[in-house]
Amino acid sequence: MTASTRLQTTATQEVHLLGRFTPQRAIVLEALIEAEEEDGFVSAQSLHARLLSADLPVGLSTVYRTLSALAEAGRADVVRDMHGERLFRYRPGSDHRHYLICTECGVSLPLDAVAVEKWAAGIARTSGFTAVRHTVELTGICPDCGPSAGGSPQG
Amino acid sequence: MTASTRLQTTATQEVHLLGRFTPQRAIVLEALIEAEEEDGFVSAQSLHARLLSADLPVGLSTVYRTLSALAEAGRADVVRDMHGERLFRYRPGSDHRHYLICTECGVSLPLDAVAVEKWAAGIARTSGFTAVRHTVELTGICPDCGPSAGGSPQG
DNA sequence: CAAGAGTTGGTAATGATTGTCATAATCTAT
DNA sequence: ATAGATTATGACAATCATTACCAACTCTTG
Ligand SMILES: [Mn+2]
Ligand SMILES: [Mn+2]
Ligand SMILES: [Zn+2]
Ligand SMILES: [Zn+2]
Repeated sequence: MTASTRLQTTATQEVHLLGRFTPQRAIVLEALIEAEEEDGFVSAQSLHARLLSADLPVGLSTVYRTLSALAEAGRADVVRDMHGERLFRYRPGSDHRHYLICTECGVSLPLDAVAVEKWAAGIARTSGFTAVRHTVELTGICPDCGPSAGGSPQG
Repeated sequence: MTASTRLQTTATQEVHLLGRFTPQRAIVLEALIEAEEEDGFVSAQSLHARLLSADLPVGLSTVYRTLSALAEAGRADVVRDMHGERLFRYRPGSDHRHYLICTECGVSLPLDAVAVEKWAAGIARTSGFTAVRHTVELTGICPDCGPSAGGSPQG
């Protein structure tokens, strides 16, 4: 079983969470899973462009719809980059995660955010608000992109 | 000394942090301070509209420039609403703050986020990343907008 | 096959934000 | 105060992600 086949299998299974199975949804989900392993977060626009250049012409509308549905179903994390553009990342598990993202290269590091979850839960309990949700994102410059790593890291 | 005069005094002093003093910058800063006391966060668009209807026709470009400069100078907090629009809030102090914002009416509640600050500082220290910054926003439905306070609670 | 519900994708519309640049205002040095 | 250098303003156009629209298409069911 090739890596490509394994991806397709995963995608085929999970697409049903969004309703009817369609080739387009499978393609988008596959691409999102691939992107997670390679680049971390991806935008709808860049994912669409990637599909076009891979001769998998899925409509931009469908890419947006599928990614939004995945996020809605809790199968993708969503963050906003410095320009307000929405970035998506496939999430295998069921709990949401928080990330430290390099503003230079986009590499993302999943964080242990137990402390934040507890803090947010406490706020939700004591504030009087209901349906409390939270957005927690860390950004910075990763070691590879940092000052002491300019141009050629180890040569 | 009227409340209006007090606002103008504050604005006049702080405008200098942005460079040259101009009437437009003072107007925008005043409006931002007023908005903080009334509505909490405001968008550049709504602030601009408010100025127009108050016969203080400051250009939209200038509103954007001034609010961005204030945020850059650390005199305003910035969050993104559900649609990605940027919302600004004047910040008297020098430390940034985090808020719990009602998605229905927009009322905002400043939070004690010491736990989050420590957590974020720990990540910054142990991750290898530099220039680490964080975004932490809580959203929910405030007591006034909640289920037991809706249009006709008991009916 | 026929009807109905769901899906796609091209295109147009939306709407916030930014770029441009001629004009106007502010600051500084005389 | 005045001239000149510097900076700011604002009308307008451009950008660009996202959404709305809708006719054509694909299943499923009977
Ligand atoms: Mn969380
Ligand atoms: Mn903080
Ligand atoms: Zn990096
Ligand atoms: Zn409310």
